[in-house]
Amino acid sequence: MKILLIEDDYQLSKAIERFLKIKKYEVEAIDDGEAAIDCIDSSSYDLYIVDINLPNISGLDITKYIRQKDKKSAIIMITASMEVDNFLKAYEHGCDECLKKPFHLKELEVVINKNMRSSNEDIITINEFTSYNPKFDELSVDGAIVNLRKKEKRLLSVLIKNKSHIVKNEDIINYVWENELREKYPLRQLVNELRGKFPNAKEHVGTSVGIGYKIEF
Amino acid sequence: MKILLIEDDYQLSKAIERFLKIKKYEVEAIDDGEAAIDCIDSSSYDLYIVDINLPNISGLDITKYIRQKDKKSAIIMITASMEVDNFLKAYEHGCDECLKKPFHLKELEVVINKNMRSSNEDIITINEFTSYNPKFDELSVDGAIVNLRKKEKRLLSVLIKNKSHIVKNEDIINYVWENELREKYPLRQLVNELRGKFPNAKEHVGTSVGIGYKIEF
DNA sequence: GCACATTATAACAAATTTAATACCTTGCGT
DNA sequence: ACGCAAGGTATTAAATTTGTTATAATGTGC
Repeated sequence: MKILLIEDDYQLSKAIERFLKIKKYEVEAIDDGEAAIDCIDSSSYDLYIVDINLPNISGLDITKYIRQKDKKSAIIMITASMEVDNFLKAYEHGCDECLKKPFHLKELEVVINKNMRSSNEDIITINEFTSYNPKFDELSVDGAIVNLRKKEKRLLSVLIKNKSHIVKNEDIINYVWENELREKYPLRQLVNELRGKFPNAKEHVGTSVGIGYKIEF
Repeated sequence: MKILLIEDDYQLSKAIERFLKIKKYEVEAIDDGEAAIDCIDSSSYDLYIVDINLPNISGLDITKYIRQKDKKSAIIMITASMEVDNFLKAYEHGCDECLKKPFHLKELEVVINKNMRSSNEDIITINEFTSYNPKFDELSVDGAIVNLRKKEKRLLSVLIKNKSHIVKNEDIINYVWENELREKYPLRQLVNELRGKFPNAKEHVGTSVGIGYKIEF
């Protein structure tokens, strides 16, 4: 569980870092906006803690930048009590939680636990033999990774993202064939291929005639 | 959108109530724990705002009580800045968000909006067994999604869009058969099919002889 | 350019949805 | 009570959509 901490107050940053490391989190602490952008670009984190007041770039802009790159991970912003407008803007910029100064480190811990959503969605179990790793779009049967082709991966991915709900043919096509324009799209054949890739797939991948497909497990 | 506000500080309670009513929420304000329990028992709310410090019963106990009865709706607790332990306990007792005093009413609004989203998946309850998800046009009976055919979906969709109002045969036909031109349209048969798809449908889907159909729930 | 993997196209069988038909039921006016 | 009009229901047929397989085309790395 990797956390990126962006905080320029040395005292506070050290305190948070030390506390989180005791709690067994992997923490990277950065005190400057520019450097933060580098980290965000070159690595991926499960959670971000961002102080709204930073020397170079505003914490709000960083939050926006993170959210644009990473829709999934949670962002916790640290704000000063008085700045009501910042509190409002923080949510608009895509943060998940605002922690007003002063706060107790235990409060931070509670808020982190509350927002660690990725921890429960690591590997998805489809059935007795089959599992799926959404992080890498990898399908495993009996522990071995199945060789999924590009379009098969995209198809499986969009179905799992909408697990238990029908995905309209049109939406699947847009997702799988992104911006390839053609007369007809061999979606039927692709579904057929995917169904051949893991045991009992036909029971999991259902058809809605005239509408689309869905996956269930 | 119905909110139960449990706050004994008259000034604060009135301020919140007035503010939320301006924002078009339906608010019920209670200043006492015992009375709150009555409300919780006899009515249902989409969101609860609970002050942790209350005269008779602790706000924590009320939160626990609410959560036991209603797993879905969000609970926002109002805590004093100093009480770190209460902050931690609040989450343990099942609250979704803690708002530390003092807070601006706009902050409250942001927090309400944030937590309405998660609890309110805008699923429509048709009857004891049946619900409808307008986002996906999906009908569920006893928790399982019913396989509605394309035209059945269209029919149900247009009826629900005009819930409690008669939709003229012509309008239904235009909606269901979009741009298919034919001599006669088997609307009667289609209505009949739909009525067979969920329990007590015949009581919900009514006929207006010579005019059209309507759904009620 | 050659093997190989991947994707598209085509054709037909199978399944499902939808329409047509016929007949039954209900409500209403006379 | 009768007849008529409109809606309800079951059955069957037609039309549409999908599943499946084979083959052609395309792309990719060597």
